Order: sequence, then structure tokens, then C-alpha cells
Amino acid sequence: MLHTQAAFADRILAWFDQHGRKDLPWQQHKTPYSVWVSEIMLQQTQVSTVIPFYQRFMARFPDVLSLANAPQDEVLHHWTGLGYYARARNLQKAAQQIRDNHKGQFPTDLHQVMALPGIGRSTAGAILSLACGQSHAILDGNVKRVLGRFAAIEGWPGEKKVETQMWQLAERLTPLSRTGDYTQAMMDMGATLCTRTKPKCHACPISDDCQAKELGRQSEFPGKKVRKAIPTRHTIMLLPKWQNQVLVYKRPPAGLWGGLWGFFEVSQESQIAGRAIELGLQDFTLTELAGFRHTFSHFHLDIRPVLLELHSAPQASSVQEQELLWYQLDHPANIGLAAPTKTLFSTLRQIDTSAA
DNA sequence: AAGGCGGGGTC
DNA sequence: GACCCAGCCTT
Repeated sequence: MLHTQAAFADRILAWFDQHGRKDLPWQQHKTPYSVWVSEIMLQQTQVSTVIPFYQRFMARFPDVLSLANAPQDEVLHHWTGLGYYARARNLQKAAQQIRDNHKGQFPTDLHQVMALPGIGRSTAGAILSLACGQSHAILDGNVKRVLGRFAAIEGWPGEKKVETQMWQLAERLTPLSRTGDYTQAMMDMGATLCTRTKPKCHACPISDDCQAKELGRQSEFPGKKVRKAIPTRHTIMLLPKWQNQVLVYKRPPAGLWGGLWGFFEVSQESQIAGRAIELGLQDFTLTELAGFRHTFSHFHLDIRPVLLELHSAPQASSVQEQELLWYQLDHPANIGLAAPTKTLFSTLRQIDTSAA
């Protein structure tokens, strides 16, 4: 049994020196800021998806101050398609707190880092170990899988009891030196070796002492969440169109697609005309476009898009409290869009093209 | 403790 | 279609 922290970490680090990833974009010129941005993007999101977003984001917001001082719409624009948009809102909020409360310098104390919005214990540990060499444990999905198998920890890690057990083990095994490499190594182990399916145990530096492997039960750890069938919701999206522009509004700051721009919605067909009049629209032709399904982690959304083609210039809306925008299809604005909104813009462009 | 929050990739 | 992914926040 690998019962000492040093024996465990030594094998992990030796493996890392040979096989670890060292050329990812956020591993070049590491700073707390660059590591922070990458860690937030990587929450619940795979490396290959993140890379292009990370590069565009860093080119536009190279440091804490440029992010803190940017318009929120532009930050969300750079997050469009990445999902979990609260991450982007929290990222900018935290940058503003660093600007205002930390003299623009990313804090280096674990609890100060955890106090920033969007940064929990694991992300704080990752940033301070990777960028500052401090010795803190992390517990992300990769580490949960590696340690859950290594020690054959029963139960779903979402349960408090299981998570506590994993944190204790993670802390016990985290070395005092080379902690940044160790953190990266554990993530790399989970991503490339101790994968969800078909783990490459033959190449694993700790397989000799892996309890799951000894039991022949690698696929059973970590335990899975008992998942219920997800419900289906329905919505009708209104696509008012005048010449080459479509009307969207800025959604409330929190909740689903918070801060993103989207189409007005109604739940019933009978509400379409009334809603259009409220928006100051009149003299239009209604056409129902092809419906489609958008699936979230927690529900299906069946979308019926309805095109409202205006025959004359729109009047000012009577809806005063909403932020409205006539989005120009051929001159996209730098704003955040949910995936279905972006899809529908493409659909509208295609309709224009085929009609021309 | 449980639920909310996305989009893309994989099998 | 089901499941998963470098989690965190609110209730």
C-alpha cells in the first residue's frame, strides 16, 4: 500500500515529467490571471472546447484591469457558446473586486481567493498551486476519479460524506514541494490515463496500489448520481424582422441565459399577436419556422420559432423597462447570445440568401 | 442537502 | 439518446 504521501507524489511526479501535458495555451507564461481564466473556462468543460475560447478571450482581455473595465456585453460575447454564463459574469465581478479591493493584484491567500465570486475551494487551490507554487489540494472531476478508484471510495461524490472523504485523501496526498506540477499531473492523469471509460491502467504509475483495479471494478468508481428523467418544456420564440434586422432583448442578469440577448417568448400560440402589439409591432406576416429541440443538463426545451416579417418600419416599443436591440444580421454586435439564438440568426440569414 | 446552470463531445 | 466534462452558487 502506498500509505505515505511522499511515495504517492513521487510516482505521480515522475509520470508527469515523462507524460504530463506541458504545452497547453494556459501553461505558457503562467500568471495567476491566465491560470484563473483557464480554470474558470475549464469548469465542466473539456480542454479541446476551451482552447479557442481561451485564446480569443486572452487576446481581448490580457489582464485583470482590461477585464474589469470592459463592457459586460463584450465579456459575454467572448463566452458565447461556452455555456454556464454565470462563470463569465462572476469572472468579471471578481476582476472588479481585485481592481477595487486588492489594488489590481490577484490575491495570494487561499481564503481571499475563495472569497472571489466563482472561485471555490478546488479552483482556488488550483490557481495558487499552479501559478504561485503554494501547497493546496484540488478536487475536480479528474481527481475525484483518480482518488475514487485508487482508494475504492464508494458512493457518488456529490454526497457530502463522500466528498469529505475525498478532500481528506486529496489533502493527505498533496506534497509540499512541486505542488504545481502535482496539481497538473493529477488533472492530466484523470484526463489522459484514468479516463471515465477504458482507463489505461497498464501505463498508470499507481496501478499496483489501486484498490479499484485490485477489485477489477474500475468502472464502478466514482459512484454515479442516480439520475431522473429530465422534463420537456415548450416555448414559442418571436423573431420580429424588418429588412435585415431582428429584435432581441437583454435577459435579466441572473437565471437561465442571464445577461445574454435573446428573442421574446410566449408559451401559447394565442399570445403571439398580443405580445407583438405590446412590443409596438404591427402590420406583419406570421410564418412558423422549423421547430427544434435544445437540451440543457436539466431539461429539454422544444422551441417553435415564429417569424414576424414587418411591412413597415417598426415604431418605438411600449415596453419601456426592457433593453431592446435591432440586431443587424450582416453586422453582428459584440453581445452574448445563447446557442439557440445564434442558431436562429443563421437560419434567418439563410432565408435571406435563398430568397435573394 | 438539493437543485440550478450549457454546450459540446463521445459512445 | 444517455452520459460526461479542470464546479460553484443559491436556497
